[in-house]
Order: sequence, then C-alpha cells, then structure tokens
Amino acid sequence: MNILLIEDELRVADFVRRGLKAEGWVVEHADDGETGLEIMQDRGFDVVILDLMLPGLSGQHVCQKMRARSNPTPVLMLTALDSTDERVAGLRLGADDYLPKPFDFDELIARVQALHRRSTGYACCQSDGKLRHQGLIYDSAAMVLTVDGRIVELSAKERELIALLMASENKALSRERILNSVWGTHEDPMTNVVDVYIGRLRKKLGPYGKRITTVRGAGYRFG
Amino acid sequence: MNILLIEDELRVADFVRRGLKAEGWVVEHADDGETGLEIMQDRGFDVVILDLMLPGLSGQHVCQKMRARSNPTPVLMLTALDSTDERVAGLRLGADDYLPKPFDFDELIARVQALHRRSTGYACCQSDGKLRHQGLIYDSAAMVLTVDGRIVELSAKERELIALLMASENKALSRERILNSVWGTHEDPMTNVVDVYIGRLRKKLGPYGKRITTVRGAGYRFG
DNA sequence: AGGGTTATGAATATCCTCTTGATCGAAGAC
DNA sequence: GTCTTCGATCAAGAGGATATTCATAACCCT
Repeated sequence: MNILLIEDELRVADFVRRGLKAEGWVVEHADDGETGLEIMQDRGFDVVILDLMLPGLSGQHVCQKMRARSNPTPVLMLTALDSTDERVAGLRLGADDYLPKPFDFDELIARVQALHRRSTGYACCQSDGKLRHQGLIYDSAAMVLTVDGRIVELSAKERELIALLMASENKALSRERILNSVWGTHEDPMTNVVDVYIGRLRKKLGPYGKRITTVRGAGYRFG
Repeated sequence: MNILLIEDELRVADFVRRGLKAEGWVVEHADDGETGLEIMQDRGFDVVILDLMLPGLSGQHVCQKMRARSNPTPVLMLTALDSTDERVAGLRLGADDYLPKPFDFDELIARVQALHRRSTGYACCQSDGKLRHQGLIYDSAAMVLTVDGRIVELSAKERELIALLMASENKALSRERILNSVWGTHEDPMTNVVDVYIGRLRKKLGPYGKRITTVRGAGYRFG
C-alpha cells in the first residue's frame, strides 16, 4: 500500500512514517501542501494522510484542490482535538475521515486500513486477517508465514511480497505493479529485484513454491 | 463498559449487540429516539451508538437533545455511506465520531474503544485480570510478574511493556506503536529506548525471554 | 540534600537485508 | 535448428537494523 503523508512538523512526520513503514507500507512524505499536490500529479496513492495545519496552502485547500482535479484518493485528515468546525470543514471539502491529534498509533493504522478497504471494496468478512492457501498461511497481524505448520522466517520485503501475491490469488501481477506496491518504485524498471525475490520466496515456500507461476512477458501469478 | 445502542432495524441491532457483548460489554438497546433519551435519563452510559435514520425523532435530534441536556456521553453516529451532509450535520449537532454503513465490525469496536478512551483518558487495554502465558503470569492488579512461580522485580516501564506485549500476544508491534503506547510519544523517533527495554525484559524473563522475537524491519512480537 | 533506583541517549559491534551485475538457462520466434 | 529475448540464479559489497553496554541525567524516598 502506498501512502502520502503531508505534514510539516518533521519530528511528527518522521515518527508516523516509521510506524507506517513498519506496517509494511510504502510512505512518501511532503512538507507542505504544494509539494504534496505536485507529488500526487506524478503518481497515485492508496491513502493520503493530511495535516490540517500546514504552512502556505492549508490542508483544507489541498483537499479541495484534489477533489477539483477529480482525484478520488481517500483522505484522512489530522485535526486539532475537539475542533468541530475544522472537522466539519474538512468533511465538506472532501476528506473521508479525520483523526484528532494527538492520536494513538493503533487508531491511525486502523483508520488508514478502513479507508483503504472501503475504497477498494475489499470483502468485509475477512475477519482474522489471515491469508490461506492450503497449507500456506500468512498471518498479517503476527507477520508470520506458516508452511504446513512450520514457521518460515521472512524478511520485510519477502513478507510484503507474499502478502501481495496471496491477496491477489489467481491474478497475474506485472513486475511494475509489484515494484510499485512493495518497493514504492514508480519508474526505473531497470532492476531485477522482483525476480530475485520471487526466487527466494519459491525456495522458502518449499512444496508451495510451484504455486508462483511465471506469466511470460507479463509477470507472476499465485494460485 | 456500558453502551446504549439506538437503532430501529432489529436485524442490525441484534447483530451489533451480539458483537459488542462478545467484547464483554454491556449493551442496552432502544428502538427509537424517544426511548433512547428516556433510558439515558435513568442511567449513564460510556458510549452511545446512534443510527441516523430513525422513525420519529431522528438521530440528529437525539444528539441535539442530549447536548441540550448537557449530556457529555460520547456519541458514535452510524450514517449512510458517502452522505457528507449527514456526517457534517451529525458533527455539528454534537456527535463525536461517525461510521459510514456498511461497516466492519472491527472498525466499530475500534471506534467505540477510541471514544471511550478519549473521554476517560485511560488506556483501554487494561484488562484487570491476569495475563498468562505458560509459566509467565502478569497480574495487572497487583502489578507483579511471576516467572515459574518466582516473582520478578520490574520497573514501571518494564511492567507496562510486558503488559502490552502479553496483551498483544502473537501480534507484531512496531517500535512506534510501543513508544506511543508505553511512553506516550507522538514524535521524536531518535531514540532506542524500546530496544534497550526489550533487552532488559528478555534477560529478566529468563527462559521465556525467547518468547519476545524480533520481527526485522517491523518490530517485536510476543508469543 | 543524599543515596539509590530508574530512565535515557550514545557508541559500538555484529548481523542481516537489500541490491546489483553477471552468468546461465529456458521459451518462443523465425 | 538457430537466434533472440526473457527469466532464474548466484555471489558479493554496501548499507541498515538490532543487541548490548555504559555513562549520564532524572527521579524518588527518606
């Protein structure tokens, strides 16, 4: 998942960014509204986290401009606590949710997930957050992959990749799509990282390694 | 926790009530606004879940009347999806949060907890019982950790950390989440306190120290 | 104020991950 | 059958992340 964080306080931004990255998400950061809007013109995001208080262009204006440009990306707005007027204004200008500062990290993550789920129309009954495929289970809360009951050690990128593959069962994924989702790359396809990681996963998945099939000229498919 | 649910559709009400009860909460149900207001005059609640579309007195009016009576109970409003006007109106009339229908149960629970936490200013995960994991027992009332029957002396931060870890068994927790939850930090990621404390705990837990595993690139997991 | 405990930040050493480029192999085109 | 293109695999270096220790600062209790 790709997230754009627009927040001027660097220490806060850094804290949030690290936390989101630890969740396995790719985070881009912009200091101010103008920069944020520019970045959004270059590439798309799954969720935008937008501070209301920004130097120059305020969060409300950023949101307004996004909507004026028909950008449908869900926006989570960070507002001062108990400021009903700000919350109301934010919603009117097209924000999808708000979170009063200071917030609990758990809640931030829950809301980002909720927004993403809602915008993608993800099935809502995925209750336990586990991806299953026969004897292959990836528990995204524990960040643990089990192969026939045995725990397999994975690195961060490997985890993201297997989660993406299993979540897209039976769909072919292009290298670009994978790069974008796991690595956050939006250009520079002159790398073979994806191939290398697919190889590692195949090895680690043991008997299930064959489930990752190569779609020549297109990418990879799991299922 | 005591919750008042005001919802006219019986099927929805039943569904929600069961789920909330499963969380261990006490749920009262009212079919319509008037009944809801009456019940609230008799007794207090920690959170009110209020459907917007009600026969007779609408959700907005209920909320308005509550506030007119200086009732500060946090209100979570259930609105139709994408109805910005309703959301805005709800907030203006004193709702504290809204949740667009259809919603995920997890999200409902998360928001109810968040509202409660905010209004009481307490950390939510303080289940007053004991956290057990094999020979490891943390008694959160006595604030005592026992390892195979032997009491282990812990400092305040160490206690909070082990309590958090044990309460989140088998969930990976990022350093930022831990910092946020135990240290109350909202910024300043330039510290390695978490690592230091994890190290101390591992030592003090003796044979159970290995239960705290490092999830590289993500944080720590207990279990 | 003093003694002890607890909390924090810095420094270091170690280990692991990531990435790249090269080489080898397989599949499809002609 | 040969050529060409695309994918698989390998190994090594660079960079990052984590564990651990220590010194200092803050705190608390008499």
